[in-house]
Amino acid sequence: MAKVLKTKDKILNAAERLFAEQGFEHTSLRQITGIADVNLASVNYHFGSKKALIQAVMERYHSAFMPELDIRLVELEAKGVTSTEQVLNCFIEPLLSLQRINPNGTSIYLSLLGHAYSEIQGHLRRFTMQNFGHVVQRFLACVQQANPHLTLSTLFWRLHFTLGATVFVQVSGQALSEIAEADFGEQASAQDMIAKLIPFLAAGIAAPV
Amino acid sequence: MAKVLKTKDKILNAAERLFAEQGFEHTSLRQITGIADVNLASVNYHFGSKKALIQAVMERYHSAFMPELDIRLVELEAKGVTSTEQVLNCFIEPLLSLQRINPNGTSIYLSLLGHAYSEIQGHLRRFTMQNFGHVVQRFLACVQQANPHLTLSTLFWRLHFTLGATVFVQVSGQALSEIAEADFGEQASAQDMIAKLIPFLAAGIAAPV
DNA sequence: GTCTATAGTATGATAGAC
DNA sequence: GTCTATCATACTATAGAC
Repeated sequence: MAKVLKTKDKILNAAERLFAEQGFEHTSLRQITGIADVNLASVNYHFGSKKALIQAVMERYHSAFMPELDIRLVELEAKGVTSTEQVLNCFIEPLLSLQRINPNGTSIYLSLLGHAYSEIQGHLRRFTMQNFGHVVQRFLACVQQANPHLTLSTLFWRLHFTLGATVFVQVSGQALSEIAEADFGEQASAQDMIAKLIPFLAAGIAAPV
Repeated sequence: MAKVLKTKDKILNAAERLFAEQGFEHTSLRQITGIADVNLASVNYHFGSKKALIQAVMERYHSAFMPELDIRLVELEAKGVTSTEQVLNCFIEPLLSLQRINPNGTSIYLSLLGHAYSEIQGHLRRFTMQNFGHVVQRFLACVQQANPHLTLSTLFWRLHFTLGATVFVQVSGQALSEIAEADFGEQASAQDMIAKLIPFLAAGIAAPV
């Protein structure tokens, strides 16, 4: 039975795809409603404004991802953290579970995160930190437990390098995947990408200063 | 003696700053000419179009950076590459020398690179590869010499993680620097940032698969 | 809830006087 | 080379009929 989507969901689906591909500012309501096949005015009817739509899109992913991640970090904390890779592995399942929202959910979410940081979307950073700041803190604590030789400042920067490497590859992902496919005959699924990333990131985070 | 800048240079200086801070699409000609204190029409008179202005801004940095990097890579190739860190060190001086163009030259250039990748600026990627593809190739060859245990495909991805970590931190740099300063009382100059990056990146690139 | 029509604003680009 | 004035186009948002 083919599910008939409500207007609100059609808008969300179209918006998350376009936001991930093009960024927030660079995606117009006309594009979104065009692809969603709904009327232009319906975005404002259902969400109030473009800014509110952006937050609704992020919210749907955040609220699926963050609690899942938190559960795994709490478990890990309880049994004791011994390696950086252990911490990063906590991300795998929560990230892959986003494919239940959308077949490209994983890479959409990471792209959205990238755009949220690099565009002038201060409100998004604040929004994230207010709602899920405690998960970020727990993550930081775990990494520090795995790397007692590193100062908090060094960790802070390395975790942002980590975020950067991850989201950049997603944001510029289409172009990169095309090159990779042409040069190495490789398909790069979200799962493959994560598998490639983790050894790189774990080694980088734990590197001697 | 205070140098009086020509209109063309005033435009370039204002444009590179705004492009680095906000991205290309998100910066208007009115902003640029407002800050440069020149007439709106002068951009089109001197450069022809906004697209041509973008390329002129990139060109000024590319042509200062790429040949410098190439010289160092050629030297290194000649005496034989033994470590990843050696290769990355080749970037330091060329990057820092960009501060002769502009006191913030290093971080402006890296930000521009980030925006060039993540915005839909296909023409910029092509432009770069056409003019400086051989430098990129030489860099890849050096890294491979330092890491004979890695396949070309693995290297390809890790070098993009590297680029991502680097440009992301620059693009979202202002926000991060503010947080870092608040939390650790640290100033993060371009030179400091590079010093923090290199151990992270070298360990990540050379990590076991 | 959904539509049309349009207000109000910002953009890149250009014609033409000086 | 530099200016004013303006065109054509795109955008978000909203009022009001159905």
